[in-house]
Amino acid sequence: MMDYNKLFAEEIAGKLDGSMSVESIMGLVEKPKFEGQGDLAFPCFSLAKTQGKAPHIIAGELAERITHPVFERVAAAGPYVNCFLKKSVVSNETLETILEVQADYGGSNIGQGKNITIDFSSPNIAKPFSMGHLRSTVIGNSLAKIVEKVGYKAVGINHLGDWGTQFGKLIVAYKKWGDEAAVKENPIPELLALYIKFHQEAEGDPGLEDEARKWFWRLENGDGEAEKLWTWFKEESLQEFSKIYELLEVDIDSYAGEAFYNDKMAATIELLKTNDLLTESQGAEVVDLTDEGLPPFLIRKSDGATLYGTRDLTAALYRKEHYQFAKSLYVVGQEQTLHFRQLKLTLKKMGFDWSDEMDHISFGFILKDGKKMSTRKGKVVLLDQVLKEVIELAEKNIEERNPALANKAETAQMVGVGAVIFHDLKTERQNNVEFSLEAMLRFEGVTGPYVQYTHARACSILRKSGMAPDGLAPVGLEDVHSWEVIKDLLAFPETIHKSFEQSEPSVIARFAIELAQDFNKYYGHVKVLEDDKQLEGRLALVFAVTVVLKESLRLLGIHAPVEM
RNA sequence: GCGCCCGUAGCUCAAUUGGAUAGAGUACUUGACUACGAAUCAAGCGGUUAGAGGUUCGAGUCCUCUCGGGCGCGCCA
Repeated sequence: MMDYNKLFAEEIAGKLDGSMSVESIMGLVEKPKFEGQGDLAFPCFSLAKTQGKAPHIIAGELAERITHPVFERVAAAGPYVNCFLKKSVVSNETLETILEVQADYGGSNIGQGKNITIDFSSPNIAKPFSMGHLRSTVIGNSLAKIVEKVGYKAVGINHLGDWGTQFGKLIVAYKKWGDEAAVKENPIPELLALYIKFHQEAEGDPGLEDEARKWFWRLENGDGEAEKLWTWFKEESLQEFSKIYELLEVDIDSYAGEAFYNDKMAATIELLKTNDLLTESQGAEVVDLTDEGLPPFLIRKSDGATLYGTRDLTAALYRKEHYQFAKSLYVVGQEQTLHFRQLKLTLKKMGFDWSDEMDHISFGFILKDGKKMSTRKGKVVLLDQVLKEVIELAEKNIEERNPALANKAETAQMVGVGAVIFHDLKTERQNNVEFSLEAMLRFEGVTGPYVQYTHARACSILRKSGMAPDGLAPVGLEDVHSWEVIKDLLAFPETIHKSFEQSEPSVIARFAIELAQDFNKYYGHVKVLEDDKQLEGRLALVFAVTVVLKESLRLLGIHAPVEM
């Protein structure tokens, strides 16, 4: 398919006697902001300096000289050269391409099959799956699909929080106040209650913290009782988590969590030593980073026990060796920004330049009453409750609107889960979001169900038409409403590229909304199933919309039911 | 105290990364189902982009300061 941006840039470059490259012009070409200003625009400000003329004069001269069969007309508007594409030609080319490649539309092979590891989800054992973990999970899951769309192989790694002093705390709490039957009956809530109680009690009794450290030390040194409890807590937790992953349909390639690196950390510490990077500080062993203006990176506690930094360091080395990643993404909350800077710098100091390819994909907090939620204080919202509620609402809606639907339960799940995922992915990762159940239960406006509904409606038209989508041929649509849709479809490949470059699923979410909005406008203004000469062309457009909406949702990790 | 992030319509968010007249959704007020699915569409209302300076052809976007919010800062992850 033709790249119209490039074509426009080439035409401009041809009139500039090589004073600007096609690439640099392409970087300046933009989409006009307002209606009636055409489809592509080139601002002439940067030429004003080199040519010594006013931008609007340059624009006028350029506009006059550019002609091309695919351009309806080229006109200057102030300092801009605006280009109007020939709608019938462009709509034909766009639709032909989508009809031909279908779900592959928008893909590329810039990854050339190389690996990208994605560290995501990573819930903590013995703690509930919170809304915060949901963010990491859905962002990571979507990034995995986006990365594959551009030709990489995604390796999803669930870096389980299954090690650390918290287990010392949990063991102490369990031994003091725990009840085996109660934990078996209701594992996560019971363990959470113990964890919270520990922190409450520890406020008045600092000795508890020492006890917890001691128990973690024992765990690290192979104490039988400690290991037995740890294994038990872990198994119970994983069972709970797997239910959520199943519901969200999240694919994870590796569950190598923190504990996985227990027997590999000694080598890391040796490596640090041979590089002469370890220094002693207040009884602990650290990597000094003061020359970089950062606080020291803690490798070993004064009691000899390791820290999560030690494990992350080891994990990075393991992943590089094991997966030969081209990039390594960490979908982790922004409160760990410092930690990842330290981690990367330490690797760099060790001589591993590939640390440049490690990216901390940070994201904002889910706030409750303007504050970060804290497991320790019991301030968490549990994901499974939210999912349950939103699926029930979807079911209710279906019952009211489409009672004859065949697979109501499945569809309700797709819609409910879709609403939750979309709500999370529609805004930029970095934004903090105030938790709002009400917002997640909304199915109108900028929501997942809105996109799904649009898709279902389009599918319904295709069904009623009785025509096979494969045999459709475009007819050169050029009305204003279809044109808006065509331009959206045309923008899909660059949208995917942008979301990949920025590791930003919200770019695709907003694209899906815009396409859905423009299609709904089209739907409201144009009767598709009118038996005239353009029927087949309109159906081709409708079909292309279903393809691209479905693919957009897929990249976000959301299903597109044909009926709902 | 030091460092990082943020402040746009009543609310939730955009703004082609420095470009034309700051746009959507929601809420509110109207209109459209004997209509290809009303989870929709159409129209109206809503703004000194927290505030003050500065940089230049041009600033919501960049630099400085002030105010307000969030998060980090060695034995938690």
